Amino acid sequence: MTITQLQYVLAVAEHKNFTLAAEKCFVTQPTLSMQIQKIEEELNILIFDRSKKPIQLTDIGQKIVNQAKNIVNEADRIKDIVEQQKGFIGGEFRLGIIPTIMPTLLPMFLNNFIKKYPKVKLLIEELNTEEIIVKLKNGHLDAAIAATPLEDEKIKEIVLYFEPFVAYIPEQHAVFGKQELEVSDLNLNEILLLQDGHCFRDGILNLCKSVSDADQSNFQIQSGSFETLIKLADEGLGTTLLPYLHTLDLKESDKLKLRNFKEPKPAREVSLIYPKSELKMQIIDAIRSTIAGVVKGAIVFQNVQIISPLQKKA
Amino acid sequence: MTITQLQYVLAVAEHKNFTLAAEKCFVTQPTLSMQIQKIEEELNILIFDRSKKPIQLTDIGQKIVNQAKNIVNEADRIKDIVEQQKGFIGGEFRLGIIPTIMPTLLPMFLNNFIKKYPKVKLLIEELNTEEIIVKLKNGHLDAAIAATPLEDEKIKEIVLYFEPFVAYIPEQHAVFGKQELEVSDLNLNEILLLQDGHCFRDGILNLCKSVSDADQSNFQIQSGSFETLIKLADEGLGTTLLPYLHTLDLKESDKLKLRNFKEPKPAREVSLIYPKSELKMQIIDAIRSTIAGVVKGAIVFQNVQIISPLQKKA
DNA sequence: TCATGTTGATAGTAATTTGTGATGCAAAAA
DNA sequence: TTTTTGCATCACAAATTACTATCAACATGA
Repeated sequence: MTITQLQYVLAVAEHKNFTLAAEKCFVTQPTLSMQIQKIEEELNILIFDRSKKPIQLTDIGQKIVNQAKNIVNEADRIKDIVEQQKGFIGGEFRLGIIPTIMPTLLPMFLNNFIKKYPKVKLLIEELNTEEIIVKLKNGHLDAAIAATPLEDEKIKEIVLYFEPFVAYIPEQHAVFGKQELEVSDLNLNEILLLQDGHCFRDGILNLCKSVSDADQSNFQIQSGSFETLIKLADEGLGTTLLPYLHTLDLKESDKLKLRNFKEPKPAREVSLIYPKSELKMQIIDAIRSTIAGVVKGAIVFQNVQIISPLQKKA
Repeated sequence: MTITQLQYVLAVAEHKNFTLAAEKCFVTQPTLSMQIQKIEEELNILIFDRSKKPIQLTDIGQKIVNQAKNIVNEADRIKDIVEQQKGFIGGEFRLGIIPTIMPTLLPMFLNNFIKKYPKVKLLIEELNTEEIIVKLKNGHLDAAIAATPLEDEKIKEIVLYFEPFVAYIPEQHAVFGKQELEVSDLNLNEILLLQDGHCFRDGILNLCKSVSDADQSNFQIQSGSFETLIKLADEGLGTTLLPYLHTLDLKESDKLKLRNFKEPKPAREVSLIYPKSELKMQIIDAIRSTIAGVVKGAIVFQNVQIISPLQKKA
């Protein structure tokens, strides 16, 4: 016996009509017929007298319906209890975010979060990965969002999503005509990258190194924001790479210059990280679930190849 | 959210141990782990704090558990309501049974039925099919058990089970050596049959007629009970056919003389029949479900060929 | 500090359940 | 009578649930 079946019984009891009840339950009429037959069989009784028009409850059916109302109401109350409790999750919570994730992810989830958990005071800091690790360990942060894996003994990671890299190719560039790029189409020397210390840049460096051991000493430009990189690329100073979520905000005219990589696409793994002590675990989980809900639609899970921020040490 | 999931939550809350709780629920531990993760995800909260040893309820988990107890208890009460109501099903009920079904089916289900429905006074009559049809129509019977299909406008049929025929071959007989019989191995002239009017006999006649149009006028013996037929067969007077359920009660020494037919086995369809007016439908359904429960183990559904009592008119 | 035992999580797969669209069939309505 | 309404049934698809095998984290005692 399932709660769903009881809801179906209540719907038929209310509408005295299977077809109409099925609509109200957002299923088809055969589904309702079969589920109600199933519960009747399990209980070994007839709940409805189908020989009457319109359909009638049997004597025992009426008693079942009364009890079913109880059960369904009590079940619904579980959700109320949870909602009420969520309002009670509160206190300060310090969350670090790396710069290349901050501008795209934060606006997507912040609104949802503060609506669901009004008692939590989120203190958000933009920090690079090294700073985050230090602050997590000394307790100045409760959790953070960063590219992973980090493989740090003291820190736990929950993967939030995988974000592919998309190439931004100015119109005058040689590979602009290609619809899909290979990793080998990239030439390290002409890629515009963010300033050192941003883990995203570390990832890119590895991406290229793995293809050709090009001259690393000769970067033409380094900048602090993707917007600058895009403008520089448009000026003919090279190409650049953007994380997928960032490309969603581009102007339509700029979107034409985006090129996807063939699968497995290079991608970064973005995780929620926190000390193993697991303080404020309820809030951490609240953040995780809120982001999961928001990102689900934006990121399609694809065949990706993770660019690890770790490899910079190699 | 399902009732099962809530039961799993209660089990873990009680035992503070997934493995043990899984045993108590008669499922494996991964099943429990996953179902509890699922409900936690659906509610977007953590019910258990797995970082503690032994496992602890979270604050909200405790509230969920309290409410889950309500729901599960209320759900269990549905079964009580049904049981109580069954005790209230009462009154007289006249049930006709044809002679070839009476001795085997009745002892199997009568005990179960009177235990479940103590308020019903069953009045059982052994009658042949024609008598049953008349009495159903004139209201002297509420329902009956007979071989079907009858194809009578005024009478409804619910199939209870299909019962194969088994041949009883005395040791000295020619086909005794065969392990499985073809229908064509039967010789109408040497088969011992019940006296005319028993629908079972009608079925047998058709079974043979369909193979060879043997001389119908020359039956050597007709008797009122299978026991007599068996004894006569053992005396070398011929072979006979027994309905499957009847063969279960034979002595081991006699069981050695049974021979199954190859599939599709000849069989009869046994149904619960009642007037279309559907009076006392609750009791009719109670009988149906009781017999279904009892017969399930005894009759394996096989590839069968139905011998219809109708064909006697052909 | 190193095997070892517990205990919960995960992955991959099998079994079961639930749902669907097409169709049947009986009773009511036109 | 014909048409319409309304539930049941069938065959198949999708989703769910459970299982086996295995892993990882942690605790325990040598």
